[in-house]
Amino acid sequence: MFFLKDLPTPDMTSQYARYYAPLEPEQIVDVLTELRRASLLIRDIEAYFRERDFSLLRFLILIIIDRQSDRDYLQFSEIVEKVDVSKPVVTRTIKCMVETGLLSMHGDEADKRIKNYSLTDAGKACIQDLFPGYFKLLGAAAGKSNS
Amino acid sequence: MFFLKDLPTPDMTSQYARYYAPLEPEQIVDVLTELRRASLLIRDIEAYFRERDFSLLRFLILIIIDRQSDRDYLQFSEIVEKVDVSKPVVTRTIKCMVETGLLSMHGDEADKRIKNYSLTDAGKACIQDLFPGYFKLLGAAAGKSNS
DNA sequence: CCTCTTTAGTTATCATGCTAACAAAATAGG
DNA sequence: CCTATTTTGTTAGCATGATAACTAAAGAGG
Repeated sequence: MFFLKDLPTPDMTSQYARYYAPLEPEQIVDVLTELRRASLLIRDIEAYFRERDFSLLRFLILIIIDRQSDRDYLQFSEIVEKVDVSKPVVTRTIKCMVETGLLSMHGDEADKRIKNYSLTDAGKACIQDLFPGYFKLLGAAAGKSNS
Repeated sequence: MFFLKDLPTPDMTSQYARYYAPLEPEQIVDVLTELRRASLLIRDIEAYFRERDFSLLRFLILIIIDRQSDRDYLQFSEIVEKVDVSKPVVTRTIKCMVETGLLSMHGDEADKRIKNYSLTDAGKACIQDLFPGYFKLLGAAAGKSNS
């Protein structure tokens, strides 16, 4: 998805290069090649999590809370900013993660709008379970880029 | 989306590198950096088409039919293979494109299962309209990668 | 021919992304 | 204080991706 199997061909660039003069055709081919590689890897990663009834976004949310060095929780808006996905998607995803026992919510006494989320033990275990396979996919991609 | 705003940090690699020994931490950082760059560009591209009530997939379908050098049509299954998206998504997308007059369908007398699709004049015009902005986004990304 | 398998494409259902519009709490400023 | 604005997070609705299961036509083998 996202990019054509055989897109970066010379005819494409020569045919369409006139549309935006400042660009070298080779640069466009490079960008398209990178997009293609990345979209395949993203698809593999998403398939990896989907096969385990999980999702990349849920995994990333676990990771960023775990990585926070000074606290064991993050505020909703901090999560949104770090994962860089729209707020409604984060609302929905976090709701599911609380329901399945991966996150716990605790409010703020001073500001009743704020919601903070921490990892549960199950959430920490989930990272441990999923990390090796995830890392392996990244590593396989790194290997290919060197060839 | 897809990758964290600040993911490729040293602590992440040192903390998790043990999960998959053969990998150099720098390689993982490179892959994550590439994923991040690509996912931002994909998001920009999708936003570009969405703002114009279109989609990347519809655009790619137009392009691959247009690029076919020996014929002015493609069979459904050829489109599926080239765009590398699941068949049901292509069915739905092409249906919409026929309804909005961008593609025309013509069957095959010998094999009644087969459906071939060609660009209409509106479909060709659509490519002309959308290509410059698309190319510009690719070019902006190419520029950034060099810096 | 007549069944069985394969191929081509569709339908149904769900997950995850988005924007727009909203509700509730906090803050600002007269 | 009391209204107006800002901030925090949610709800509603839609677009686009996936898989599983299906229909219909073609081909294969007795």
